[in-house]
Amino acid sequence: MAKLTAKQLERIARALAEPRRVALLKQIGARTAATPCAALLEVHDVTPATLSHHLKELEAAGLVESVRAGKCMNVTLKRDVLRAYLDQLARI
Amino acid sequence: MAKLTAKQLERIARALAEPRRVALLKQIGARTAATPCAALLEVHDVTPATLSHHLKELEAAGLVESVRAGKCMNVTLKRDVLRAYLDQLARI
DNA sequence: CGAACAGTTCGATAGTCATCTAACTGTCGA
DNA sequence: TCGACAGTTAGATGACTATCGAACTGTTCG
Repeated sequence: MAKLTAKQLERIARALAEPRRVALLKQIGARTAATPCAALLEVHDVTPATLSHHLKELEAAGLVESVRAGKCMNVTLKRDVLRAYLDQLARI
Repeated sequence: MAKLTAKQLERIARALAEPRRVALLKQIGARTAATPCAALLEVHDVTPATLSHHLKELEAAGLVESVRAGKCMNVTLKRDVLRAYLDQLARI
């Protein structure tokens, strides 16, 4: 199971501090299948540049995983990491 | 039970994004009795001004409650709010 | 190859915020 | 009342970051 370092915990916390990223996570987690970037762009009113930035941030935190399929980028939620983070906070 | 608005959720997330505040929360939550400000100052290497700022932030988020007793300020963790926040995230 | 498309990277801008020092308020004991 | 102590407020500074437009990379298809 995911064991998180202090640095990772901090990174996750900062990632979740941005409402837009939480909204992205929600959409990504809403289905078990990977979510294509384009679907995220349709829902959220940001430029591709900004979306890319947020996804990079989420990925750096370990909260999502991105896989390229041809031109299309597909994103999946890493629930175990999110769970591990919540477990840490619950221990407070 | 605590039902959190979107604004509150955002506020809590931002409060938890700062490692120092999480450390403060941990110390405050470590005992059931209220924690005096002075005890926090001893542990964390910040000026009183900075500590005051962080506590205000935590209080605005609803994560702690402060009660003045004479010269001394005592802080307690509001576990139900933290729990409600974690429940929200777990629902992702 | 060349054009169209999906996403990324760069550089700039603006807003937020952690931190400090210094000055302030309020409380208690002498 | 006066001074010491606990914490707060104000203002400044520096760091970080969300956002954008523009230029770029890589992929597919004609």
